[in-house]
Amino acid sequence: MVEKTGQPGYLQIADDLRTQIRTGSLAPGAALPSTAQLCKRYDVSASVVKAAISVLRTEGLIVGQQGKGVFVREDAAASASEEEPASSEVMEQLAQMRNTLATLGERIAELEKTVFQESKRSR
Amino acid sequence: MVEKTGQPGYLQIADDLRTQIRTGSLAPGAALPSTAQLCKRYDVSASVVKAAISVLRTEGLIVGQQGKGVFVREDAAASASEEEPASSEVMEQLAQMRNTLATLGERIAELEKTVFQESKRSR
DNA sequence: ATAGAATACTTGGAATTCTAAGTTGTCAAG
DNA sequence: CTTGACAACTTAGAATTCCAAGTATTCTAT
Repeated sequence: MVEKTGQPGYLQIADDLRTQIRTGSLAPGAALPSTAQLCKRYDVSASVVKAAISVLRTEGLIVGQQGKGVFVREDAAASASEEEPASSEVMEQLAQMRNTLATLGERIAELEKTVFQESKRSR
Repeated sequence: MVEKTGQPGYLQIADDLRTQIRTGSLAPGAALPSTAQLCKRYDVSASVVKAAISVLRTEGLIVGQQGKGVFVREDAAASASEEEPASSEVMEQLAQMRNTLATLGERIAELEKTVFQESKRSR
């Protein structure tokens, strides 16, 4: 049931379910209880349950499938705190670093060619 | 208005408002149009607008104040894409770059060995 | 046994209504 | 001018209802 803590019911349910997902009680790929079951369990209307589900969906923890159910996303554990696309600035700097590394590789290749040829000659 | 793109109305509105927040059309601290105004603008019921607002609230972009309005959070621009732990893609690229650096280091070591041995001999 | 129809269940979206609580503006009285 | 009452507006939460679309199970006919 939803307690009178000043916290709205839908957020309490969302928090509850999020905790279960994070602790593994609701494993990745597992189905959440149906809306009807959650309504009974928490003694609230469907609109409250749906609002809670919507929060978790927006957080990326769950995904629903019409007619089938709502499931914990496979990457939900990571998604709880990770899994944001890297910002474009980070990606840009990574690209630059990869370019620098490639250039270094080429310069070293040139050195190798030169040095190891000289090694042969000097023998 | 909400278009018939297969995308639910509430998500279209949320996307629309999020874009405005990101592009600065809705500056941090600025008030969003009221629910009534958004209903008129998008020609939808209040429940659709509220659902859109709820999504943006869950994303941390906005905050509502009873009786007053819904406002863009001051840190909304940052919240949109920054301050998140690095994504798995970033971590993967970093790992690859570490490997590349190790390889380059080994090749340089071989070069140094060769070059400095020849230096000794040539004296 | 198999296929199709019917039924039950499910999510998702949307509309309508109501209540609670707060803010803002207007107007009348002092 | 100030203050208080009231109306209008606002967000937030919640309930109820309806519809669309899909899945799973059961039942019936072949």
